[in-house]
Amino acid sequence: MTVAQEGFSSRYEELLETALQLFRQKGYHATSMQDIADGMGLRKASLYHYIAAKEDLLVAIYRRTIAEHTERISAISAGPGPASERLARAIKAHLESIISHADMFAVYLYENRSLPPAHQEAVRAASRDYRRRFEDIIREGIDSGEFKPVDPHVAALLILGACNWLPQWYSPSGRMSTDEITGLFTEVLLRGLMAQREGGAQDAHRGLHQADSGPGDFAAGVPD
Amino acid sequence: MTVAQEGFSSRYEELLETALQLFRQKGYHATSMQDIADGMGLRKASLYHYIAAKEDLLVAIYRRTIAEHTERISAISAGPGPASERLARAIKAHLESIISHADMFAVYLYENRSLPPAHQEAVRAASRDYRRRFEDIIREGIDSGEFKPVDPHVAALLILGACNWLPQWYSPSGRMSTDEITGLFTEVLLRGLMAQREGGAQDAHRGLHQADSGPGDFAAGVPD
Amino acid sequence: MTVAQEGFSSRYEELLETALQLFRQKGYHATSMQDIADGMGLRKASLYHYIAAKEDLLVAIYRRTIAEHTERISAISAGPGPASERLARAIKAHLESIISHADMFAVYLYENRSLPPAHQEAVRAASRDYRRRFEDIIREGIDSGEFKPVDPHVAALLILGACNWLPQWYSPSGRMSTDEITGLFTEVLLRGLMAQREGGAQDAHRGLHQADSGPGDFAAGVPD
Amino acid sequence: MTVAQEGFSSRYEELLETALQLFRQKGYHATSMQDIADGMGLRKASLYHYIAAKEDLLVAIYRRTIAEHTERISAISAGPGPASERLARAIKAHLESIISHADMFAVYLYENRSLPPAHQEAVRAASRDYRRRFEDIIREGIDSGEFKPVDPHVAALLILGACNWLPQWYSPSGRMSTDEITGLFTEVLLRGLMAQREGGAQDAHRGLHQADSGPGDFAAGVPD
DNA sequence: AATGAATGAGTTTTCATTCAT
DNA sequence: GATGAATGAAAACTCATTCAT
Repeated sequence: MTVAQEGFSSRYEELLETALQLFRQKGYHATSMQDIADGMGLRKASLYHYIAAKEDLLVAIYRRTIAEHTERISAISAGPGPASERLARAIKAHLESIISHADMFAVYLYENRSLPPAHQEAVRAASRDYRRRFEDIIREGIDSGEFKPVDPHVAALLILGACNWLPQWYSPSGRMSTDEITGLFTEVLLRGLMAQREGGAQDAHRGLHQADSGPGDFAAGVPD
Repeated sequence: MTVAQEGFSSRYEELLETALQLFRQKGYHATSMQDIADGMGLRKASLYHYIAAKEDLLVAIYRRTIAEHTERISAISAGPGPASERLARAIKAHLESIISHADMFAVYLYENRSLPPAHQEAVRAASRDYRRRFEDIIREGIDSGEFKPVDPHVAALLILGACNWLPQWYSPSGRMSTDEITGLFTEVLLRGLMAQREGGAQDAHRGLHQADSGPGDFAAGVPD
Repeated sequence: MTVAQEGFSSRYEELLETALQLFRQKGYHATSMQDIADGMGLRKASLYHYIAAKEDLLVAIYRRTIAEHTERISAISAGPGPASERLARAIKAHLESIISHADMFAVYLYENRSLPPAHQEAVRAASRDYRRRFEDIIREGIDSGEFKPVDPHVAALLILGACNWLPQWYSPSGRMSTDEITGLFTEVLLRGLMAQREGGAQDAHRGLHQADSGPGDFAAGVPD
Repeated sequence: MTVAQEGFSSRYEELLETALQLFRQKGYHATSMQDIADGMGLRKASLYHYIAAKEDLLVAIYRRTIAEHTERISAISAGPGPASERLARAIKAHLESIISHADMFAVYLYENRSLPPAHQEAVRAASRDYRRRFEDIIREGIDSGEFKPVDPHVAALLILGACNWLPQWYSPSGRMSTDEITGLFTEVLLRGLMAQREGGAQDAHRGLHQADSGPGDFAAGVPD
């Protein structure tokens, strides 16, 4: 029995974190167990005290990414308020997840192929569910007249694509703050969907900032 | 001397195409020379008649992707017309490139890390230039009052991210046509940037469809 | 595709022979691919030009052992003559197989556990069939009154056990000739089964030596 | 100092028993210390409280097998009675040892190569001595005219081989009882050696069954 | 007595690459 | 042009063993 199942052991956490960073930097296949061992100051063989196989590391990373983000978006999607507000919240939550767990998301988004086939489908399913929350909100916004009639599936993919590209360029030491980035994204994407009225996206965005203070309002999840 | 440099030999083209498809499907590191040889009905050793090393294949793919798409966007960016129209054209051109060369773009977008370091900087530079065309258009649109004042850098990344996500989900056998997808994208993204006026993004989009017929209007390039 | 399937390539034969000797000397698990490579004057990696995995070597050895010996005993069992003569012939054929392919049989008899599970059953089945030929002869000998009434199954196991122990002690440079050994074995084992009559086992043994000259009389197989 | 030398500690006995079963099932090399620890509900490291090295387990098994069986056969060989009776007793004793300590014998018979070289010679010597008891009886039987003149060495190997094959097929849940098996073996093997006279092997066998009840008659030893 | 952690040495296997034919 | 053979380097993984606690 490895320690992995219990999820404890700070050494195991350290292993996961080291693997995460290396997988993000170099990619899963380009990262050797030796690299990881070097990164921890251990010998290769010692890693197998904590895991049974290299792929366990990737699976654990996916499992955590899903576990930590799946519920949030569902809560927002099923929550109260007009669709435009909920979409703004969902985008903001999604971006905040990506920004605060940049390595995790980068690996999640770009290493699917490296997962053992048995897990790939589960991950695809989680991503599908996640995306459907966005589709649902968009569909409801169209029905309520808030949004222009667009294909909700493609619109959701447009939004998620824009957000999921962040790991490719975002740097915490960058010129813009997290809030500025999420502000710009929600504003542009919301306005892009809104049916032309007086206030437009600006209102949804403002509404968001108010709702923001309420606890439990945010639940981010797993992208696609 | 391999044939690679000369760029001739249909066998070499076949090799590149096979590698491209496999790199896209399985990733560069997960694709072995044996896989490629199998895909061509040749033996491993025979591949070295056409290339000197596996990485040459990846380099060639990047070189072509850049060569085939860099000029188009420059032409659009430097071309005539209001910024909103040019941006619509640029988005459409970019999406069409991605859709018509899906494998190429997927590899371009997701295998940068696998390139020999010497080439990585060149590719990043090409991507930067490409993105700057979008930034330039956006900046001009802001100056002309067509677009809301947003950070042009982040706005360009939002747009390119939305587009560059396509390889993750687009399928030629999908429900929507290329035109429907590019239509939705340009419409939503344009409207998202537009300053609130009478017609809004819709006009720019209509303008696009007229300009569409003119030849030479399009110059697509390399995304970031 | 390895060369293994085709069964040709003298290098492959050499590999199989080297593996056979080492497996016999040290056992399958105690023999490393390095040992085999050393034995051939090759490097480890080169072995994989001929096989896909170490276990392929063991499987090939089993396959050959079965192929080379299965039919002979069947022919003797189904052949003409009284049971006592056929049993003498079968014992002699079996011993000659063991002696002339000592390494092969030693591995066959003692490395079953090391086979991939998928093959173990097939080998057990072949051994079972082989043993049944002996049981059949014994049963017929009992029915004809040649042999004492003994359990044919256990009697066959007694005979095969006595023979299969040869790889543990037989040496071609030993004091006794092959004929002396096979003579002693057939004589003792036959007489042990024979119902008490005038001539006893001696006759069957004499008969054997006559039949011995006829071609095609011998078909040895796979022991249990 | 481990407990091993003292031979005490029920935990040590348990360890030896667990190792014995696993070595028999999977072979020495295919059994890991982890397997043994699992079998005992201990952790790997704990095993080293009882032994200093894995090979100690094998050595201990050999030591015990020899200790428990060596004297019996010597006693029978040097005991009173005609050679045919003593041989019958020796075969019966040997078979009973094998049947009642099946795991022990299977390991003893088939893992010699896995012993540290220093012990191999000692084991071979013990086996040689053991076999010589059989040879002695046979030689005496020939000299007394009870047995046909056969090579005593090969005849002993025939007998021991037949018996030593038992671990390959004997199952306590089998169709035949221990007595039926030992009966068949002694009967067939004895008769095989006997010079043709009135009663033949049957008598020796009957004699055996009477002697059987006397205690101390049996001294089994170590096979070859 | 037991064990978590660590490791050196070795295992099988993979793979890009070379080269004589 | 094509390829069979060979290989250096490195990959993931195994395993018996040690040792501080």
